[in-house]
Amino acid sequence: MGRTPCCDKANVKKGPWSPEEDAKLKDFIEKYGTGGNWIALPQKAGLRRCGKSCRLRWLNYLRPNIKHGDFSEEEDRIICRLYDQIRTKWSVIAAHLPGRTDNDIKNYWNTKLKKKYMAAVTNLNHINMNYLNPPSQFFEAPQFRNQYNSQPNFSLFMNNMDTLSLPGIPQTLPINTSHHQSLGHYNPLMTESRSFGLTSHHQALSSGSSGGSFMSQITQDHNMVTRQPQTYSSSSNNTFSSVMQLDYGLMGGVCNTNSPVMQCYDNLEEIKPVISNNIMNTSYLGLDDGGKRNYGREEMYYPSY
DNA sequence: AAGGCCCTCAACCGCAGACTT
DNA sequence: AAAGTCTGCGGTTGAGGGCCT
Repeated sequence: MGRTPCCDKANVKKGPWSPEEDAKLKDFIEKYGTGGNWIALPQKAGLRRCGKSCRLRWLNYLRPNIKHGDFSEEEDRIICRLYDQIRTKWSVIAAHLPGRTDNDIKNYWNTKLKKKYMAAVTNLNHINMNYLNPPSQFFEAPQFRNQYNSQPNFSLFMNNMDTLSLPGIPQTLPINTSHHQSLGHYNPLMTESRSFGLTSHHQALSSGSSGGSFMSQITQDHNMVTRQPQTYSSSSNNTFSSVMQLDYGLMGGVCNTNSPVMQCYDNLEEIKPVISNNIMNTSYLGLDDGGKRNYGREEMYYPSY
């Protein structure tokens, strides 16, 4: 037994809408509204269309304040960030972009943005692999044992937003707190960007620092950490660069230094060797307790994805 | 010029859940 | 409570246009 059809398929027109049909639908809805019943609407409006088709045409094309055409970089960022958090909930994503429809965003994602996003994830995964598998002598490094007295405070900073395709950075991160070292549902892009900035270990290991450390928040909250960029030194919003700035600010706080060094790079290729070659020479560990804690490799937290 | 291929995007389809009877 | 109906959503399709050979 199948579903009752919503309309008489045989007497219903399909395919692209003509300007006349558009005008009829628009006029009718502007005069009488939808009446809360799309199924009955086409007959009342004198249209040989399925109610669902009318609804879609109105919502995606005819209703006022619909924005068509190119998406801005800011919109790209918002879409990527939300996709990162909620995946294909297009209607929810559309609610964050005034004038854009879920259909528009979905099409845009599937045809263009997805490629940029995937490229960014692939690149950053590569970097992450280098970073998260440091050479064994890394753990014997003097600054690991006593980094408090040797803190170059070297932070990596990415200038060129295009190179990274601008995946957005979420402000709210779901965190698995059962093992604070293992961020089971940690947001991949967030993780990558943090690792990229050589700060995730830094922050993970900073639990003994004064109250504002990221790790303290992780362990205090039940399962969510809400990041508030403005708390730190970020001047712009949730862009990649602002997170770097944020982490940089946090690092300064944790390490209690007045003049951390920020190194700038313009592209991804340039920065990859820096991460893998200089990993020994940076104070990315950021042990705020002067290395008194015996942090081992297993105590670092690793993103899982 | 013609055919093939690819991309874009409007529109459709079917499902799930909400709502109504 | 159950069955029927409607709405909203995400996935998919296919027409049309542009580009390439």
